[in-house]
Amino acid sequence: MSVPCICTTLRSASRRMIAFYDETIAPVGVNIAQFSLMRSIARTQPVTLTALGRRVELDRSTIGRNVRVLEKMGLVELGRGEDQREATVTLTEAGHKVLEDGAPLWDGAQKSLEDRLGVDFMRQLHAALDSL
Amino acid sequence: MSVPCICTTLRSASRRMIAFYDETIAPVGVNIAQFSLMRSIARTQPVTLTALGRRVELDRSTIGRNVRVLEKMGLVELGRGEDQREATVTLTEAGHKVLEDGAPLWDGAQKSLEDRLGVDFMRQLHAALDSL
DNA sequence: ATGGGTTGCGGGTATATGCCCGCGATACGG
DNA sequence: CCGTATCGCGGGCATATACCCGCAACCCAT
Repeated sequence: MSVPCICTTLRSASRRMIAFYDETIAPVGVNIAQFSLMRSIARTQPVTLTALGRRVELDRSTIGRNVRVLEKMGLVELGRGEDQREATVTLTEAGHKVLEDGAPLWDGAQKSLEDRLGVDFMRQLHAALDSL
Repeated sequence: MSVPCICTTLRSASRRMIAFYDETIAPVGVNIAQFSLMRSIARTQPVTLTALGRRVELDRSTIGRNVRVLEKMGLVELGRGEDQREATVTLTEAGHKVLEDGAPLWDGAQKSLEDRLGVDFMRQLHAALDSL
């Protein structure tokens, strides 16, 4: 047992971190997955489901479902692209507000982690995870 | 944006790693979450759902459902503890066989990662993730 | 223009995961 | 010994995620 299974460790750490960020971002009414997805949408809206999926490395069907939840919450709007097959997503006013209100909360979480772990450590960890 | 969001990075890395291990372990018919859970069961069987959940840091209800899937697959058996409230889990013969057959596959994945990333790096990453 | 290949989606199916509620079993104080 | 508090579960509800199938739209070469 030289090195414990990195996958198990990673899954576990991921669950803990998700719980932490979910709690942090909860006041604005979304979870971290939704908040993160909305940020991605904001960056290039309107964007098609497939394009979005490719960018965030999620299955297109996953994007479709997650986006529909956001739509039901009134945070995004779905439309059609020029290509009639394409479904496009755009943030609503409410969606933008969630991003604005959530930003400081997110920053707070980030800061709290940096204080606890150190910026250098965070950077290294980040780079390490990206290399996986 | 000094440090990118560690949570997003972590979730992403986790998904990639899960996909990698799922593929690796697939030949024995389970996914990495199931394999990992079965390993935990093997270590202290018979074990109650609550005890198992505490050990692997998963919600009890999650454990219950996941274990039921394993039961349907014939890999574990559910029973009652002395305390009539308790539900206990035990690996079946088939379950043990899956662990045996899967072990070399898992080791292979581990080895492949070590070759690519280096043992030291893996150890550090592991320690870092545990500290989160 | 037309038929075949490609692309984008929606829906079905399945697992993983968490929270909450209610029920039955157990433990404990009076 | 009984009533109350606690504990362990199952089931309901919701999200995240992946894969597969089939349909409709689009693109291209003949």
